[in-house]
Amino acid sequence: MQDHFELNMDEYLPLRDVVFKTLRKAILTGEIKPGERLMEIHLAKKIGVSRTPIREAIHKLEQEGLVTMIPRRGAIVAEISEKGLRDVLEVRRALDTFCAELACERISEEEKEALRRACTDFEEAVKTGDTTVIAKADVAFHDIIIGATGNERMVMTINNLAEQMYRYRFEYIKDASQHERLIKEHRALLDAILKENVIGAGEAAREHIDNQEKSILMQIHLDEK
Amino acid sequence: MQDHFELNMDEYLPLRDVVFKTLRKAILTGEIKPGERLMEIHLAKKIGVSRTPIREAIHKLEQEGLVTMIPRRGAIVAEISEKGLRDVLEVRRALDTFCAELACERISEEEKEALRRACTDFEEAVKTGDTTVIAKADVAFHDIIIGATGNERMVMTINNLAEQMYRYRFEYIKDASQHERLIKEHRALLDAILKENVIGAGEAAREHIDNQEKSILMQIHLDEK
DNA sequence: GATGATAATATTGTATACAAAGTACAAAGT
DNA sequence: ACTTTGTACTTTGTATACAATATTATCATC
Repeated sequence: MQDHFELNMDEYLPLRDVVFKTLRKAILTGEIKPGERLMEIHLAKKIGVSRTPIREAIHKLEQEGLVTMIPRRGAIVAEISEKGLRDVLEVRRALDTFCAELACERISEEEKEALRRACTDFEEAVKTGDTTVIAKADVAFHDIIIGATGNERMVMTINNLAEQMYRYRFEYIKDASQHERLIKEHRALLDAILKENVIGAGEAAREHIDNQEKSILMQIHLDEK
Repeated sequence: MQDHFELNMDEYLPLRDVVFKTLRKAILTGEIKPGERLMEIHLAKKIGVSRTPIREAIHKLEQEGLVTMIPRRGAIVAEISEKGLRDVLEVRRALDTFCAELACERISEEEKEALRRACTDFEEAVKTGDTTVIAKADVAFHDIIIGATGNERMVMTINNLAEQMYRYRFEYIKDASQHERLIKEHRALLDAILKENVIGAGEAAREHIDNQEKSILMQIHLDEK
């Protein structure tokens, strides 16, 4: 009757999920570039599994919008146009604003505490200068707000939208000139939510996304030049 | 140089998509009930294809949230809880409101005309009393508004959410006592958008969803009794 | 009769084989 | 030189075979 085994259960992960994660990461980090074809046999050999898990992973990527499929031609990594990006951000603006407002009404004391901590964690993360750490801290902060709505569908929906932006997010978080602004905006959002100031929280969230949009679009235009 | 061939191209549809549509319909109409298992070999025999397209279709259903998968156990038709339904409607409330507001600012003259027509079409549809016709007309009306935002991601996101509700939607549109109210609300929404009255359109959309929620939840509670 | 071990069965996960369609390239005709 | 057609090759779509695991049934033991 020992229970100190930590019962790892050695979490079994289907190969399709392993492949999915592998490919997703490769796309998000730009290792595989937009427009590039994903060929099953090729990938199967490279990763060392059969075509079946590859196919299933590619289909998942399609549903996530990271690749587009052409019948009998296979999959290519999705180009995300500026219009596409604006569209994603427009939907997120509506949802993030709403989340901030809802969070004011529904957030628990524990979540308030967690949010406070996440906010300072983010500030610490910025100090490290490590992009990955900063990005994670940022996601953590926002996840608490979204989670505080208690709406799981909202979490799923926003995650799906976020997926579409990760490729750019990373670039934009790398830009150190944005960091102070990010900290300020997070604090404003934190304050409003702690005070349960619905209007203020909504506005802070909207502004946060607006600035993000400006920043990302600027990045894209720089890349293009 | 004839171009009157109509070149049907006999649109090829992969079996996985055929199976997907078949299963989806079966789930949405209640032919397969929540909690029921979807077993690959059984379905393959029943539909008359191999397991491969069945698997792929089931994975698509999972992504759409219509089934939930348990590793090494397969898929079961997703139970949608009352909480889950409320969550979906809460997200839709935020998005539909936003869409109505955006539509005011972006709708073209052609779309205005289409919307007017869709509104009267809906009224005609109600007169027929045919649930399927009514449901289609209702979808058409709302699709124009969502489409008028010019935001494709918005269309995708809302479609995804709508998917989750179709099972209940049908029940609630069957309820004839709601029809007059629906017509009134559609007219209010139409008027506000035609006048490009942003506030009014948002309110009308919100109220429309609110009433829908009340009605559907009532239905569910009736079913449970 | 209840319980636990073990075998039988059912079902998913993965790999491979085959079919069909699409693509590219070369040879033949103009 | 250019177009057209045919053929070889690539790649996806589908079917099936095999492996691993979970479920169920059976039987022995207490």
